[in-house]
Amino acid sequence: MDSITSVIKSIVSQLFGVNQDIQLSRPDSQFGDFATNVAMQLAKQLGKNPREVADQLAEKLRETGGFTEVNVAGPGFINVRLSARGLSDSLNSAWSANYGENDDGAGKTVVVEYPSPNMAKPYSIGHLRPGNQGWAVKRLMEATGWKVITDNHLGDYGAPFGIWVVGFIKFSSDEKLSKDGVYELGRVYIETKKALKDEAAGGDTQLADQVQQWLLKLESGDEEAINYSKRFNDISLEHIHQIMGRLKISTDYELGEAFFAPKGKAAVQELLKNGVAIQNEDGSIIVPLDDYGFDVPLLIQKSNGAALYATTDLATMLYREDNWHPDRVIHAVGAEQQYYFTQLFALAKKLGIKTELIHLWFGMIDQLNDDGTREKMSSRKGVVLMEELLNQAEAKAREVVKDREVSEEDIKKISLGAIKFSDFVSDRRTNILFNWDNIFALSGFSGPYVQYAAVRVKKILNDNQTDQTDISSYDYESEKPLILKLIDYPEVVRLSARDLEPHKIAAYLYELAREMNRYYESTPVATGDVTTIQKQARLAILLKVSYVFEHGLSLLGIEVPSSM
RNA sequence: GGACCCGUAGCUCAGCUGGAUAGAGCGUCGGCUUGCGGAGCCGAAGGCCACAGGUUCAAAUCCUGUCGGGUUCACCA
Repeated sequence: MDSITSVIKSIVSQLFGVNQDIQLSRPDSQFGDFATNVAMQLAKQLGKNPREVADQLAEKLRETGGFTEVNVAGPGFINVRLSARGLSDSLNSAWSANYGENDDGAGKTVVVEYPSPNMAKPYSIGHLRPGNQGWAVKRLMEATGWKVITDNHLGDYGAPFGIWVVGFIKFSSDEKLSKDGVYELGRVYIETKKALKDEAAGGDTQLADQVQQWLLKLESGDEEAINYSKRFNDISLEHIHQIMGRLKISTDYELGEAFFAPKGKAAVQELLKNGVAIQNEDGSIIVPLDDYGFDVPLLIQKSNGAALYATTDLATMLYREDNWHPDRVIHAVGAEQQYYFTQLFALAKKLGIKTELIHLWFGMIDQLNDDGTREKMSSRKGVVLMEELLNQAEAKAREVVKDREVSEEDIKKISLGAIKFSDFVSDRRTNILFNWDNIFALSGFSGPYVQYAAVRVKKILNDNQTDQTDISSYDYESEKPLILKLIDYPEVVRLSARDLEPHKIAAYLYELAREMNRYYESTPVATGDVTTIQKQARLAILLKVSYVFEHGLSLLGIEVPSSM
């Protein structure tokens, strides 16, 4: 592609004496293999008709050779075609053991934070997107040469602990806890929150006071409080690890809010000393942000002296700066916290932090109401739990493959492929509508569709040996659409990483799978009366297709099953 | 009221650093038996791209406004 643009560029300069950057696009196949709109861009400054400019350029392009066809169409597009064999040659010369990857981020460090679940409740579908998209972004950063550090910013601090203890004593028992584990903790949490709300409505504070007492006890090192904390946290953390294991995601660090709370309080004192922060009469501490366009200051310590999000996040930023020296920090956190993050990033600027801070936000997961309107899924309305989602997906995959011999491991890969891919169908900012059919889609624009194409290719490659046959005379006409797609891959990875938009990878893989399935239906590779040259040349292309399937899916955290 | 996001086919969504006839999936209707696995392939129907202006040779895409929807706005995490 670079050679095409440079040819056009030199002709433009030769013909019109203009130095113009050339943009190549991939038009509909009826027009050509590559297209440029340079004639239309030039027409104005040259004072000429775009078609006329295009015709002149096209004539020169035909003379230079190398193209099997050059035509001018529409308002002044120049379309070119290349021979399939020529395309195959350029694919071969671009090919490498890590085809698709680049070193755009060489020498730079990025911290990616995900999925950061709240420990108080069982892992719910609310953390599906931060986990999926965070993981994909980590993979994209790796594929573009960044040094990546991942951190699970656990929600393990604050009121939930007090609520747990009060609720456990009031509503639960050792028996129930050992039986239902984290689900009992979640139930206790929700029930106690409700009790607190009812109490507050009645003007009472008895329960709320107890919650605060337990929090103070924990902070002062009370043995009973510490035992409760350890017991509850162990149960919750084990659950989180189990779910993340099933999702096949992990992080390098798990530095939660509890780790940062004391550091945060110390940092707040520093900000008070150097005048960045102000203490109100009630004891609360704020950082005014009106110089950054916010009418609301950022509260960094409560009036009772307790830490809150901003306190721990302040410490988190400072800790990462001191220990990891990142060039970029990516927080994979839902859209609800957009306003907060703009405040937090303003605080960072105020502190002189130069690191590029990114809030990788996601649209909500909606549910359909009975009246047909959409509403954000909430624990109030009954949230879907991750464990249930995974179990259901596996049950569905198992049902589909029941007449075939498919391993339990492959069933897991298929169900996970379905769940994860469904999150990459739309842009990460789009609100997605949850329904059981979409999330388990096994056909159409879905993970299993791509996996199926990949499995077909792998099967052919496993059943047939490549050898040293001279395939230089093969024309690659049947493979041309596949080759063009393969040539696109590195650019897709680059753009997807640049914009932190993994869904572009998913769209690409779907298109590749569609081309592959068409090819599969139309062109025999190793069956019927194919010649040795045909067979070997085709196997060579399939080897590349197979690599891109594996590689691209791995960027999305999806694996290719061995059979399905 | 402020900030941010969204409005594209019956439904769910792509496309938005401006370019050709606006694309997919699901659903609907109609085809594909002698081939490497039919979770597949081929085809049809289905659109004032919310509305109104503006910029431009060219607008779903950029700008302004209107209408409709969502999220959020200091002692919750």
